[in-house]
Amino acid sequence: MGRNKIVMKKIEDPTSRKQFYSNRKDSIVKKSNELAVVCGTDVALLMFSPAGQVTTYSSKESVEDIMIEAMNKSVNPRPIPNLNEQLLMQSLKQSKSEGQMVGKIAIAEAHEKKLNELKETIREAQQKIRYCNPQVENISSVQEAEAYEQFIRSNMEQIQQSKAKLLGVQGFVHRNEYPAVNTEDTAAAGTSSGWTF
Amino acid sequence: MGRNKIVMKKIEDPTSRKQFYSNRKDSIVKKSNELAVVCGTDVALLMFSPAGQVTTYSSKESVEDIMIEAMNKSVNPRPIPNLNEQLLMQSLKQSKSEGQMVGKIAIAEAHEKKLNELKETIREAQQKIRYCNPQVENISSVQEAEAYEQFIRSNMEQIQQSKAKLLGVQGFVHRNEYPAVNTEDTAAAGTSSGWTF
DNA sequence: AATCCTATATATAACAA
DNA sequence: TTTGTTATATATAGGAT
Repeated sequence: MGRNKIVMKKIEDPTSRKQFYSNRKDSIVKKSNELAVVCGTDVALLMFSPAGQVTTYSSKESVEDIMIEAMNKSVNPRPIPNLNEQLLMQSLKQSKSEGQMVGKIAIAEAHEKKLNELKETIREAQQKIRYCNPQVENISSVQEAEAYEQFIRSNMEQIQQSKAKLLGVQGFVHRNEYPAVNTEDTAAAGTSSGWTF
Repeated sequence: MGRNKIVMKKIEDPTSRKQFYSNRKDSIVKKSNELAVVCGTDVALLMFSPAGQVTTYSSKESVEDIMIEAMNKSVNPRPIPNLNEQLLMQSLKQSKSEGQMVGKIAIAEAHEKKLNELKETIREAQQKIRYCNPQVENISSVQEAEAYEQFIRSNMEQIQQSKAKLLGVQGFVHRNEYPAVNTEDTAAAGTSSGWTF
């Protein structure tokens, strides 16, 4: 939408990229909320800004809770399905309508071409995923499992630490400052617009 | 978009609701992907259909990993911000432009009216949140920490299971079947559209 | 249920102030 | 930087098939 079509490629100019993110972020949150309200279902959304700031949306419970809910639903081989079949579908549909404008022969050609492009894209994506993220179902050696185990363990430690820290704080609710918490939230303060109704 | 405006209220007719979900789901996934690609950032999305089926999208890693990333970023008072300030902003903007079409006096009136409506909506939403989700700021962090801890623990179990399985299998690499694994993945097959490239 | 069509509603890219 | 405007691109609701 807008004067020009969007190109599915990373914007290199940092300013434009930031601008783009700002706009799209809001509208995705808006649409997610519409979906949740109108369908009466749960939706959770997590986005990082180009600067690394996190924005989240969740229909009612916390993002974590919705995720746990999802985890419980899929107690199967692959924890949570990931691949973008939806996008494929979408792209195929699009290629279809574009093709119709050109003629029957063009359709076939366009389809084949796009399909091949898609195949390649998917292939690359899958490789990338495998490389960056050793999924549980793909683990083939004990070493890998142990590496991942260790990773999770460190995560667990972090969580427990922050939990402990929080629990420690609970007894001193009246304090204005937390005892020894990293108060590096000044940077994050920009997210909330400070609404005071 | 479409012949009529959307009303921000749950659709009661199950068929329409399902239809609505289908359409919107795809486009939200599409937009999320656009954001991730064009900005080169991570996005994770989790949605439940009216029937309870989970749909997820994640830019590269798994949804879980993106969440972990987000958790690490916000090791602060409130783990992950939740409230929909974005939506407020959005709605306010909208009310503003609509008002301009009517004239200066109308603007003021429209603004005030919408603002009041919004205030009310927010008030209700906040109550709802408090009621459904009694996580007062201080306590909430601990609860979330625990929820997350649980989540990680289940991950850990999965890893350890697969590790154990691997240890058991390594001596019998030539077997085609694992000793006694639950092969209950037939149920999950419905989620993926079964693409076979 | 899926697909196509069409009128509208929305979203937004490029500018402008 | 933010906000407003405008021209276009997209997304869809409701029908038709």
